Amino acid sequence: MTDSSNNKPVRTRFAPSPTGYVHIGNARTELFNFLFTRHYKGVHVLRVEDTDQSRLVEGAVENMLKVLKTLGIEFDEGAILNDAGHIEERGEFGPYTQSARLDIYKDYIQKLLNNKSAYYCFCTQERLDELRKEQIALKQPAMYDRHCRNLSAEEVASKQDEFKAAGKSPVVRFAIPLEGETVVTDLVFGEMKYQNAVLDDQVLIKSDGFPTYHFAVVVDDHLMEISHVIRGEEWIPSTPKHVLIYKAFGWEAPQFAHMPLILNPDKSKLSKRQGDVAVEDFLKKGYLPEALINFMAFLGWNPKTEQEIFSEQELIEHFDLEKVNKSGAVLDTVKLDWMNSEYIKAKSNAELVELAKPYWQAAGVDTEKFSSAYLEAIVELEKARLKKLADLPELTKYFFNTTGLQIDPEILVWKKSNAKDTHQNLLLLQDLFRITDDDVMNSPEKLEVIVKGFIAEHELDNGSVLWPLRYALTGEEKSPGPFEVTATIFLGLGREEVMNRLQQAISVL
RNA sequence: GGCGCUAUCGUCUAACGGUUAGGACAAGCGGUUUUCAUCCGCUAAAUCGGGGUUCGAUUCCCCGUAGCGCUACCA
Repeated sequence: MTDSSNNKPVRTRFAPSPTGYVHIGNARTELFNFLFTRHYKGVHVLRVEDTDQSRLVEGAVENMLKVLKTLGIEFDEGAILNDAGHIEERGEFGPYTQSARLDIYKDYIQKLLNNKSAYYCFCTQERLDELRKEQIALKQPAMYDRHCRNLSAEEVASKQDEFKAAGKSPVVRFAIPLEGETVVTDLVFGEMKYQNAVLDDQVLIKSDGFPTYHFAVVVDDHLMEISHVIRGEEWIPSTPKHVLIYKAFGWEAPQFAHMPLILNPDKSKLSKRQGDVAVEDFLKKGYLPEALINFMAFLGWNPKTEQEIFSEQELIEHFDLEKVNKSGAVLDTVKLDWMNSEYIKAKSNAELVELAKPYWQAAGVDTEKFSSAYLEAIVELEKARLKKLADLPELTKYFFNTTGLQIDPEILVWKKSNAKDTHQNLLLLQDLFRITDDDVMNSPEKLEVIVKGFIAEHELDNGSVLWPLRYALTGEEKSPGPFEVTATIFLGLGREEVMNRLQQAISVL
């Protein structure tokens, strides 16, 4: 299928450099990329940009792809994950890893060299550093002074020999047109004009023989027939250079769409130090993939309706580059919490138990010891106040610990009651629970009828009975209701445990 | 320093050039409730400043201001 703005079939790519984790900003850009592609039933390609050999991280690509996969983002072509969880190349435009495409770049740089769009540069790092220092001191724009741009053929040849003898290689720079302007048309930012005179003669091939991003991205996007380049806003300033490279080759450039930045609360570009930035971190804390996707989609994009909860399918249906806005968006984890809690509430108890198990186990709970009916009942009670899965063990610890409940007599006594009455009420409760039928003990509703009847019969206050009951069973000032808690503990730990907890409370008074 | 981008409640964001500037999160208040939470109701909260264009600018143009991004043989 084609996008209305262009007649080529939609082919997009995600082009990570394997340097570590999945930054949430990249994930959001990639999400938009993915939604756009699926919306237009295009092909989504994964290309590995490992041209910076000094920053490679082992296993980074696998890790990134796994994280994206758990978010529901998958690829059709390129270096993709196979069923065994390993990288495997698929597609006819390979290789899809840039370090395996060195010969290709060599061929293409020669074309640029031949038509004088590129030139060898023999300047040393020292000269470049010095130059920059001077320019900054003189408050001049810091850019290459094109020292090697007009070297004669003889000069180039002799320098070449010199370098070869020393076992070095010169870099190749792009010869930016000295005059005129370059217009970049962006699907979200519109038209941007640049005077060619302010553009730097970018290095295309580094001295280690690897291409720079700027060169590889143009060659590969062209060769892989990418129709839309969807990337982060930080690439805007280098886009005119890319456009000029396409022009130097005589190629038609793809459509560009830059996505607004994701910001820290202080509006700077999202970074570590100010909180989590890796998708893995959010996943680890128990944010649901569906919630994460939904939340990220709304950072910089809006369907222009009042609906806020969107499934991935709905996002695909509604997503449109035209609805992406230009200004950066602050990542508000408070709203993420809210959205996550909405998704948690929508889960069935059985699903939630499965999701919760790893968190309970990490907290030392042997989940195999408890019935699934019990675990589901627990989850049902905590659903309403759960923001993220990682909070669950702390919230539910009294359902698993049969010892170690700390009962503070000060707290045990309801504020409008006294120790003596509380002691009395707990004893009465014990008597009541000793003889209450199992099916009543198992049901919060039936239990409520019985206990309330008992309160009325003894002419007591609700609070003077219910507060100590709940506190005695949980050891917590804040928790779900007393009938629910009692019935649940009865279900999982038995009448004996209920009686013990009441006894323990009685004993501190 | 140069180049570029952006600008609506605290935050995410709506609003064919004409609306009492809407929604959501957060906040506050109230109801339900023994507690917390859920749920329900209500309240407060914004068009960066200045010029144009126009009968009429949040919206279009210009200037300013602020913020951010880029300015590597990193991506």
